[in-house]
Amino acid sequence: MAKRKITSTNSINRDNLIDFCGMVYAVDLLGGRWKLLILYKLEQRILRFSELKKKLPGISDRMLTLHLQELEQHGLLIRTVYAEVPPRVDYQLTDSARLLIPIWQQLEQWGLQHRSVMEQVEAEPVEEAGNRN
Amino acid sequence: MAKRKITSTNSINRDNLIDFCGMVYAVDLLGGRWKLLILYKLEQRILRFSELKKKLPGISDRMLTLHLQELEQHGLLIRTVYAEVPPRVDYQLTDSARLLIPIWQQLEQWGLQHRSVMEQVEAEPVEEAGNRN
DNA sequence: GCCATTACTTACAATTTTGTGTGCTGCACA
DNA sequence: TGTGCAGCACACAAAATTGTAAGTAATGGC
Repeated sequence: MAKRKITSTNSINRDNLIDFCGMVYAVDLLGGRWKLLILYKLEQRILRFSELKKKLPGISDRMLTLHLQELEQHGLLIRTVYAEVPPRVDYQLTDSARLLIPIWQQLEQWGLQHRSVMEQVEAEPVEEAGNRN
Repeated sequence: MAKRKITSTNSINRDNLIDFCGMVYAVDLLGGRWKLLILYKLEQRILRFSELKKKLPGISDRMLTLHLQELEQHGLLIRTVYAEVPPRVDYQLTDSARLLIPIWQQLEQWGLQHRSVMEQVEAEPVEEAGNRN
C-alpha cells in the first residue's frame, strides 16, 4: 500500500485502471483492511488516535498510523495536531469524504442482504440447475 | 485471495471485520484488482471469457479465471458452460449483483469528482492552514 | 530521578495478491 | 501430421499488504 515498485506489471495495471475508471480509483482509496471502518467511525464525530484505536479492536498502532496517513494524503480526512504533551492529534472527515456516507450506507445494506442470500443458498441442496451442458 | 492461512492474525482480522460489518464484507467481495471492472463490463450484457479478456486490457488468463471463479463463488455472477469444442463459457450478473449497479455508478461519480478536487488541491500553493500547533 | 502518557517511527517478518510461463483438452481445417 | 482454438490448471516468481516488536519525544506526578 505504501511503497510500490513502479515498474512492475502489477503497479502498471493498477495505475492504468485507476486512470481509466473513477470506480476503480475510488475503491483503491478505500481498499485497505481498515480504511472504510476508520471513515465510518469518524462519521459521527471527530476522534483522536487513541479513541480510534479503541474502536477498532485488533488494529495495531502501525496499521492505524499507515491508514490514517494515506487517508489524509488522499483527501479523505483532516489531521489536527495540538501542541501538548503528551501529544494529541485528532481526525475528522473532509467534505469530500462526507459525500461518501450515503454510498457506504448502501454498501452496508447490500452487504447484509447479500450475505443472507448467500447463507440461504448454501443451506439449500445443490442442484446445479444453471449449467446446460 | 485464493488460499489463506486461517491461523494468521491477518486472516483473523479479516474474518472478524467481515463478520462485524456488511460494508467490509461487501468490499471484500469486490476488492480484487479487476473484480469491479469485470462486473461493470457485464452490466450491459452476457459475455464470454474471451470477450471479457478483450475488454480488460492487461489482464492475464489466470487473473481473469481467478476473479471469475471467486465472483461466482460469492454469488455475483453465473457461469454457463456449453458442451462445444473449442469450449464456450459465458458469464452474467446475478440478481444480487444487479442491485449493486446503482451503487457502483455513484462510486464512479464520486471517484471522478474526488479526483478533480484532489487535482485542484495539488495545484494550489501549500498553506498548511489546517494544523493549529 | 523515575515512570506513565500519546502518537507516532523504524526494522523486520509473515501473509496475501498478482503475474509469468507452460501444458492440456478434443475437434476442425489444411 | 500439424496447427489453432478457448478456457482453463499447474508450478513458480514477484510484489504488495499486513502484522510484530522495539524504540522516541517532552512533560507532569510521585
